[in-house]
Amino acid sequence: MRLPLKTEYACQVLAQLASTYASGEVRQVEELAAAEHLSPNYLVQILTTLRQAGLVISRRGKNGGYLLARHPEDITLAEIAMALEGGALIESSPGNGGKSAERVRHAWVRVNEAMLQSCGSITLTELIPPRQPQDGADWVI
Amino acid sequence: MRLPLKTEYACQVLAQLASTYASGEVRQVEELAAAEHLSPNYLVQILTTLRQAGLVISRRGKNGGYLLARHPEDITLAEIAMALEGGALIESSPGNGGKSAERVRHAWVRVNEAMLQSCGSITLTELIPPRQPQDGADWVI
DNA sequence: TTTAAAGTTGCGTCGTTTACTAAGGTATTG
DNA sequence: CAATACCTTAGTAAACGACGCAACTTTAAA
Repeated sequence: MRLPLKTEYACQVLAQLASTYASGEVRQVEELAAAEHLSPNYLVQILTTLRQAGLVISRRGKNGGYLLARHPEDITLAEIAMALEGGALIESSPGNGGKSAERVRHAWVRVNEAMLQSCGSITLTELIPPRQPQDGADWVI
Repeated sequence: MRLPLKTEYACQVLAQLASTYASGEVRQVEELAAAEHLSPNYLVQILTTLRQAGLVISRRGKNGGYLLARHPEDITLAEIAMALEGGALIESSPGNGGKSAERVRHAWVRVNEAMLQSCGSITLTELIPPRQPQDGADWVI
């Protein structure tokens, strides 16, 4: 089971937004894309999904951009993954009518619940990147 | 993240084998496939993988078939899933070099470990289908 | 009020993976 | 040696994922 790239990217960009949450300033797509090595056009689609899920807020027009909708401590991996993929984290198939199908299905539903719990205990604050040493500053002698 | 059908089928066929583990008798592909509504040719591929992983034992030739390699209590969902998909249950991508990529990756590795633990606590005995009321017997008056 | 920066939306496409079929090969038994 | 049942590999069609592009809307600033 590969973790979808989209979900991973979503975590990355949310980590970026979390790192500047305190300032209250918006971040623009171009800058976010550059920081996380993503295509701006693709990142927009991810941000749209996150906005519809209520995890980020957007401002349109000139000087627009994105910012986190809540405190980083209140956003978990579970919420992020559920926003990107609908329904469940681990989704088992409709079932093929086999004699053991129903039992197997139920077992994986339990696994999904366990996973929801563990993903629900990891928050965005744990993903905030270490502060860069004066990123764009030219203090060099 | 959809659970691969292959993994689900593997659980189903192993549940079948578990239900007759006590008898020590082998089960043939045709019968197993019929019980779980699968294509025999496809099921063989799954069983081959399970054999290579040491979860089932096969006997070739006439009166051949498959049987569980260990007691059902000693086979977990974690082993089954790991046998089908290599490496990890939740596999995150190589990383794209973004500023938060490494941290995000590490978080999902932790999720994978938690999931391994929960999958490791569900054994085949929980998947054994309820005993059929005299399946093929014609005791009717 | 004009203009340009920025988000919004939907479609298209290309490559990979998945699920499955088919056919020929190999081992075991009577 | 013939029948039976497992073994292996190649091939394929459909679905999915990961984007790219282009036209549209909103809004701040000049």
